[in-house]
Amino acid sequence: MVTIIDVARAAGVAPSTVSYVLSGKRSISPQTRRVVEQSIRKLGYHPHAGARSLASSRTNVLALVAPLREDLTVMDFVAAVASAARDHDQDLLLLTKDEGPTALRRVISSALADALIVLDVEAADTRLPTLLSLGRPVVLIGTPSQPTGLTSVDLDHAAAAERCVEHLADLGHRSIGMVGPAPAVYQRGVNSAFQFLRGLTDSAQANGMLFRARPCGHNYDAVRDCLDALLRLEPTALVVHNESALPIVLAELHRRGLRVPVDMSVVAVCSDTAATTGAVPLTTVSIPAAELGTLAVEMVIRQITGAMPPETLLLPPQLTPRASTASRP
Amino acid sequence: MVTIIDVARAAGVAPSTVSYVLSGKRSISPQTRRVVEQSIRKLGYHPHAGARSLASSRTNVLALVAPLREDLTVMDFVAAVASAARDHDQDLLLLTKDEGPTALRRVISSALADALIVLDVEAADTRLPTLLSLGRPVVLIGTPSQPTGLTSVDLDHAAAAERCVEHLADLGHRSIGMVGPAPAVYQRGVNSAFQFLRGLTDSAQANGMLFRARPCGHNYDAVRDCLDALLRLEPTALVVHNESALPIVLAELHRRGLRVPVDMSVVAVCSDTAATTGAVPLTTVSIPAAELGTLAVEMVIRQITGAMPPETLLLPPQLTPRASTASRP
DNA sequence: CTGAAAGCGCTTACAG
DNA sequence: CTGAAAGCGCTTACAG
Repeated sequence: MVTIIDVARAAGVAPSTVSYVLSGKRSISPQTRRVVEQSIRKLGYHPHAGARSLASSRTNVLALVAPLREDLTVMDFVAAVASAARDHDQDLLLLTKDEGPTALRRVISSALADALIVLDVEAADTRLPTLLSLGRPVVLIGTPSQPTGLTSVDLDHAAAAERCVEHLADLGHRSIGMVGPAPAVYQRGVNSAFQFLRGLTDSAQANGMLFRARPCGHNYDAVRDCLDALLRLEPTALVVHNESALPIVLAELHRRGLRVPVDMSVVAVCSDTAATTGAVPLTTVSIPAAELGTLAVEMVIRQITGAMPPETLLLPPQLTPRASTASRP
Repeated sequence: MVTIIDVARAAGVAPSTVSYVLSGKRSISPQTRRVVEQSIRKLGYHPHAGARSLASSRTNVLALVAPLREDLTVMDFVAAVASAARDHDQDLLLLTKDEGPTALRRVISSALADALIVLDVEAADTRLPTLLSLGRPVVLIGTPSQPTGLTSVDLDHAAAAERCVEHLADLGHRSIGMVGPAPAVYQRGVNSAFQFLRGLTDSAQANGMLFRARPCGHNYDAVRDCLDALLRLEPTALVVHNESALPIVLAELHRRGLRVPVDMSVVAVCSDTAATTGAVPLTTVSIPAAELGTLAVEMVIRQITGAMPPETLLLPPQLTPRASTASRP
């Protein structure tokens, strides 16, 4: 293995000088810098991460705690965080959600990572107390129920729901149905689900609309039952807050002879990919996974480099009108 | 931070004894073990990963190089590798495919990880020479074109294709079409795509069947064009080797009034989740992501703990008949 | 069965 | 602008 001593010898300087060239923590004469950098390149030197972390108590590793289920949105988040981490010269340690609080403590206590980014935070997340007690930089993607003393970023789900209703109200719709997340999502206490539902309920009421919502599993039978229930109100528009069920919903509407958007307008909350994949491009409020992931990394790094007070950042929703919504039939 | 010295002091033993209790590398008297383990628990001691790696030249970290695109199968692989890694007390560093060969070298040279697991290996993958030159444990998930001197695991895609054809032949089908992966997949030189196509072509021919294959993007227009082309041969069965296009294909068949399986049998290569999500449960050859991920971790760990000659492992395909295939109409 | 000590490869005050 | 040296927290021969 090539060490800093090898580089120093090759460059005719002290090891500490090589270290300072690498870290930029003190000024180096141009010549010295040149010859050191040359040696580094020639020898293919890479500082030993463990030695560095031991000496500096910094790992330059971020730990991402992700729920590894089959879900395109999760993938989007992971990709966004990975790419943002790299932009900040950080490596990424991947933990799964089911490893629980112990794993979080272990990773921090054993100095495997400097900070944590936690996806899929639930209303009364059992990991919250642990996270707080770590006294380390943490950013949550998602919103816990009450202020926790931890920094978090999320889409403003209530506002997202409002935007959906406003859009449909503008088009003259008076009765709307909502295909919600799976029952399990509500049971897990995913706050965004409640906030979205609340936002939808409130603004439907404010707009004097008929409104009914149903949770919906992502398999055919669940979708059929859900639509059976919703269609009883004879809605002219559907808000789908369930990306996995989305293709099934569209297929089932089709099967029932309901044309989108002629007979039924559809607004979906999903990734842009899912929105533009089917026969009819969908009007959506998209989940800004890339933006949220990038933000999370930036906030956690700001915490690493200097203490920051905890803050909660809610991104305003963006509704993109596409072909799946039209004026009330 | 709690160090091994704190634990040793609390337990009234030497630091080395604590180390040996932890590693099990020499026999310890039951009393000593007990008191040390108590101190460890009481103090909440976690060995410093960097110090450990520096002293032992082992990190207990595996690096996973994954293509972070929106793809459920990729998610399955990542989840499987993460879970298997944890079962072997290894942590997981996540690298993205687009970081290229330099990142691989960096991660190994800087002792951030002991070994690499590489997903989505292509026929003439530019990372192969780097990977080989690392002289470190590496397991590829996927198959490079020619023996590379590296260990790899994959589904036997040619055999998978054969199984599809046999199944359809048994049902009396004489003309089949294949909805292939996106053109980009062939352009990237993903070997499994070629092997599957070759397997399908060969065994269709061997069975005296009419056969036509088309690559297919995963958006509505691409699927429509693809089906237009395929249906000209009046196939009675379709093999879909494109999980992302699958829901669109099914929707489009429906739109054309082709009932599955009455008018058209469908065999898909996809995850079991995707198979059982729609109105008609699909006959599939499933991609054994969990099994491949677990195997990859086991093989790489066997390489870490003792030199292993490179080997190539191809898992036999498993066809699960469901409701989407029936006898020729 | 256990301890004392060298050494892993860095960073960073300290000194000039 | 640069160097010599202590120290980070472990593991592992060496010794008994």
